[in-house]
Amino acid sequence: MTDRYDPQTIEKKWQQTWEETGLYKRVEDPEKEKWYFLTMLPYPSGDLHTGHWYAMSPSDAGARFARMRGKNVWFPIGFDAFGLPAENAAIKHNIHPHKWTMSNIERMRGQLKQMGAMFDWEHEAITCLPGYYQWNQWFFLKFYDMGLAYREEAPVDFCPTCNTTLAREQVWGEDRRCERCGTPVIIKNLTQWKFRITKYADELLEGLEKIDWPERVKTLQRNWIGRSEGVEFEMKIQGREDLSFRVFTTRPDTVFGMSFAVLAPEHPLVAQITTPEHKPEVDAYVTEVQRKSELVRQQDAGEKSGVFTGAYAINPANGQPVPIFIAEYVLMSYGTGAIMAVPAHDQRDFEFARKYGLPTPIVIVPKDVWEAGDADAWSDAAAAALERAFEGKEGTVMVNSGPFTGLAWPESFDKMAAWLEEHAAGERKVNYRLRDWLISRQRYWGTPIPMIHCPNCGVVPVPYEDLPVLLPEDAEFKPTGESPLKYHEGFLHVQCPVCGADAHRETDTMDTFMDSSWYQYAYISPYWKDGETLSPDDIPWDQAIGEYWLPVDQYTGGIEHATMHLLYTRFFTKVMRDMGLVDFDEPMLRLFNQGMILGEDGEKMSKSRGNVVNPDDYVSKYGADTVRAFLMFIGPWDEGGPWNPRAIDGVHRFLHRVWSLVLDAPKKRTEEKPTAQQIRNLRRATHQTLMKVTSDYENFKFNTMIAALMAFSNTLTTAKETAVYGTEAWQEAIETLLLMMAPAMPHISEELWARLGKPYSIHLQTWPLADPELAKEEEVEIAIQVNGKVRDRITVPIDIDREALEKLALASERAQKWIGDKPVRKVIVVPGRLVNIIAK
RNA sequence: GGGGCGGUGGCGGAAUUGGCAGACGCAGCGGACUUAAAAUCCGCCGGGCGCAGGCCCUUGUGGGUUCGAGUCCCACCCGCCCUACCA
Repeated sequence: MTDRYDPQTIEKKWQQTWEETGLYKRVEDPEKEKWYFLTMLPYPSGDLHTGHWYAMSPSDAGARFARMRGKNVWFPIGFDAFGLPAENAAIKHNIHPHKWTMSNIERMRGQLKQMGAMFDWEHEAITCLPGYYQWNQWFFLKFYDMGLAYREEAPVDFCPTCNTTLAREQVWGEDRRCERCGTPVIIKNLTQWKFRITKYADELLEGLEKIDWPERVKTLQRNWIGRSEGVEFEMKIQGREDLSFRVFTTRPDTVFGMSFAVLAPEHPLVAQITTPEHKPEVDAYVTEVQRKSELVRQQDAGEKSGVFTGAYAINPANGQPVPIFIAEYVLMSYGTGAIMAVPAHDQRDFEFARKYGLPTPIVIVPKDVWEAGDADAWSDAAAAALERAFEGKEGTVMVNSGPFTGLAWPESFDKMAAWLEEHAAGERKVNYRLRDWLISRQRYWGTPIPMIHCPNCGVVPVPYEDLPVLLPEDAEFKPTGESPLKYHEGFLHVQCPVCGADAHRETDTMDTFMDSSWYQYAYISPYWKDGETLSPDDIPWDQAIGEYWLPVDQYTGGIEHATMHLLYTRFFTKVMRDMGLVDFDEPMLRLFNQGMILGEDGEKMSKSRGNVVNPDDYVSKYGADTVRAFLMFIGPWDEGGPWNPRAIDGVHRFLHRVWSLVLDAPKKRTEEKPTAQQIRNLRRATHQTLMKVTSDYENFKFNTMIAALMAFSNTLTTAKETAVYGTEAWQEAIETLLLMMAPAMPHISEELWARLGKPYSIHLQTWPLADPELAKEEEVEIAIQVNGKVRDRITVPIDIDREALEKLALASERAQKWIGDKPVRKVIVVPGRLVNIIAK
């Protein structure tokens, strides 16, 4: 009897050895295929939680597998260290955000090391250090120089709890809550810094075709970008030759169905066109809408409201005047802030028309209705009887549309668009739902925006050579949550770099998504040029090393960043390409989204539910290998699933069994010699498992990979008590088992490898090659069906021909019993699977 | 309202993509070892009928295609996620 499996001892020992021997040291080896494997960097909240383990330990297995397959793998790590929790801790516990963050990192680094991952700690990056964030500022200035950073006053989302503005991507849910704290956001009119991400909207859309990302993420991004093609054209105001407004529509084919027009309440024309008798009503409505948006914005989406301005616009298609309304449902921020309303073919317009008694003329019908020639279907009576808008496009035909009547989609769109271009100052236009990225935050714990406000020169950028603009350490945190930068005299006062006048610094800091937008580049040379003078011609990392490793080959992380981080980093890379820093278009070639690990109750882990699982408890009880393997075994990695405190015992038992399988002598000694058949069977099991496990690792199907290893070790446990024990085939089986376990369970496999007297380290071994010939079965069991029901099973040689198989099947006594005297009409033979005899 | 994902034993989940449903594990039951328990090992383990050979039913529900459907098509029910006056 050897000693028992004791994970605590061996895990610690090997982690130390790996570190001492530099096993995961990054090397730029031009002979090997490089593989930049990246997992999303953690926020240093204080403790590594189960979600981190669930995201990172399978990633590590994937990275280790790639390495054993001969790739030169780099698997870096860092900390997303700016952000609000640090500042909240400062206010609450009177501890400086820097101190709080760094001690959390210290703690989490230790926990991460317990995971036994192949992280390259030599290139760790912490985003809150000046050596890191000076480059955020450098990028900001470059963006400013390129016209991609600008300042604008506009209504923006503001979280009253976090006391800061938010990007649109950070406002979540139908009730529009803050992504961080869940407080409903309010709208404020503020002057804020933005990045012109919309300039890249088309490219962000097209680039999705080129990358191997989950369809789900691509769809989310496509919808978020929200490209829509349409026509913008001019509407003249009746009796006011000097005034007009423009509308955007995706349905120019419905223009004859316009029965009114709507301006957003904030539309600049409202004041000018409103007639005196309607002014009180219009003013009241405008103030009401404004006030409403300053309060908590409720979802009063359903009920349409609006008021008549007293003015009329001319429908350019037919010269008819239509009343102009203002209504909340038309947004100033999309399109032109004005629409043509076609109630018969747009549900929102329809609801408005019914409420205010406006006509709903039908101008589009399905093709078959048109071909039936039943004009009653688009009569006034039919229009009056409509219950909802008909919004179909494909297979529709224009009716009641003057000379255009009878045109079918998509010709109807094209002809009307061309006509509007010619007669109504129209132009084909593409609109996007995507808005520019609001980057200003009214917080302390972030990268200072490197701008200066001068009474003479206006807004002036900090010169590159003056970077970084350091966050002052002696900040005073107010319980009101206001940024200490606003009151920090030393930080605030500065001389204008242009005219030398007394000026003051921008006190807003950057959105922390700025940090993670380029961290995969920062890892190459963390804190590059820290303490040196920067210039616009710099490259933010060691270019030679970057050329070797970039771009990221495999990225893993949660799907919650689909329209935030994952969109921003793609945008950043495209800008960096335009800056000449990189020569590719997409930052991450492959992406895998793991699912979410849930509490025992199947719900999201949360303190309030009390279902939080602390991984440290399990690591100290079972060891990291068990926790890793259990998380992989739980189910498909992209689906996540509930933690099961008892199922982990099963995985732990498996590791104990492997331990004893490899090290303990068989229970009974046999003197017999193994038969050739026994050897073949053993080798078959080995190579079959190897094929299965290899393809499972390749596809991140860790759950079935572990299952296959368990099945294999069960087979070996049985085989051990036979004469094959100790043979070459047995050695091959055991070694292959350990090699297959190595990426997922790195410690126990290393320990057993060493105890077998094999050279250090198992993680430097190449992945064994499966021999499909050895894996091949000699015999298969074939199901014999009569009329689709299994009635017998026979075992036949694998390479039996169809005729022979058919003959054997028909000869089956049990099958014959079911066939009886019914004539056999057909026999379907599926080699290696079944024979189906149809007798009726 | 729109979009996406999913529904398989008591539970987590398998199923070469149209070919023997339930791999692997958990829980449960029975047995061995033990004074006893834990640990470990062996056996059984979707439901129903039968002494048994065996038979029938079963992948949310209903229909369809097919020799054959968990898998494909249509309709519906349920759950989760995202999104929402985007013209």
